[in-house]
Amino acid sequence: MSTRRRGEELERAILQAAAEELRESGYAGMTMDRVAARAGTNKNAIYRRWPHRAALGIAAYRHLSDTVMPNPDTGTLRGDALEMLRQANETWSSPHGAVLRALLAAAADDPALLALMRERSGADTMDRAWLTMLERAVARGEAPPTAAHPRVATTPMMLLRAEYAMRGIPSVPDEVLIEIVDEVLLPLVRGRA
Amino acid sequence: MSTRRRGEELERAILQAAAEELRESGYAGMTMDRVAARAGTNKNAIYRRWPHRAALGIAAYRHLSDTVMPNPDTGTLRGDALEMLRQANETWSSPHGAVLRALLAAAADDPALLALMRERSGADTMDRAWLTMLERAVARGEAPPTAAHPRVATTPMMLLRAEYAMRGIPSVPDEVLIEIVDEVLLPLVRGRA
DNA sequence: CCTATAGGGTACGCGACGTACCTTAAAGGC
DNA sequence: GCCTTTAAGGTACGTCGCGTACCCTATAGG
Repeated sequence: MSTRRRGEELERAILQAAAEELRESGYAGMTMDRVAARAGTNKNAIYRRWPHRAALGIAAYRHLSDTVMPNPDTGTLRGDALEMLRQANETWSSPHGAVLRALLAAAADDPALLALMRERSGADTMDRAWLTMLERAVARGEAPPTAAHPRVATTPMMLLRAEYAMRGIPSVPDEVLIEIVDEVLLPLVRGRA
Repeated sequence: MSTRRRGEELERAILQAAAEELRESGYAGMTMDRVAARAGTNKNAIYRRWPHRAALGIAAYRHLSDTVMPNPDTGTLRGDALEMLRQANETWSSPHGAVLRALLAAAADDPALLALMRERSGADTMDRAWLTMLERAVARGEAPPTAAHPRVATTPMMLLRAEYAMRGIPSVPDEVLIEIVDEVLLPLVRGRA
């Protein structure tokens, strides 16, 4: 019997357990004791690997979602942008999103953790997707060349995130998404001519 | 001696104490026991008035800052907007801002608290200030009439807030503010013609 | 085979929230 | 001017969860 797990194997078991706790109880409910119990080990093994709960939470998050990056190509900038926002809205309002938002809040005062989050949550990849989307629009002649600017690319998602922060709640109505596109993104692109 | 304080008076003493704790130790350091001790009372009196720490924190926050709303009038939209952003940046990066951000994080999962926050932090007033700023620009003929749109008015501040969330930390370089104005707000206003 | 390393078990210190219960002062009607 | 109701003071406690300390035991790898 026995076969005491070590190294890699144990580590995966812990992350797995943590991820399940995250899914079931959210970040607030993911206690170290419960993770240890669920992984069939003890807190020692955890603290030898991660310095505190937040670090474990973030590490475990990747086990939840392998964040598929959308890459819509509807033929118009408006269509693409709306699609991106809708996908993001869906993701963020899912249980996943709740976990992610809780983690973000927990990491808010630790730059190191924040950086980790950005990596794991695919924020950078997301930004690049928006940029290439804009470049396609430029190529189609739908937008002036100067429209493919990083600041422009990140604006819609930032507005969406700010919207979450405003409302308590994790689902933004579709009208808001449309408004972000029609009242901000498109005029903005147009105005950069 | 005695003169046991009651009602109003005691309430103010508690809020005062809580505000001082907030200023000195931040929200994380504002414990119920310490507030009670500092106010020269006990937790009973506190819990009879606020259901939990977060509520007290939010209530106390107003004692910290009577949030003076800036209302720059530099003669140009660009100047006004930059001034607004700079003021906001300064506020948010002050110790005040740290408290405010901590409170926001703590209230993130409770819509009722969030609503309270919005009130107390003057967010709505801020939005109105931006809108009237835009209206002045319209009146000067500096912007098309459709530029004075709520979504436009809230965009710069939302971008600033998102910037805080991104970076860990509480001071955004001036270049970013300039970029928000030059690369987003002004083109956006122009593009709405 | 034997030793260094890492996992298992367990207990504990500590801080902080929120609650329970009783005592005591103050307000306000009669 | 008493007396009841209400609210404050005092204090102790239950609970939870993080992080740490210790000591025992299996296993890897020389």
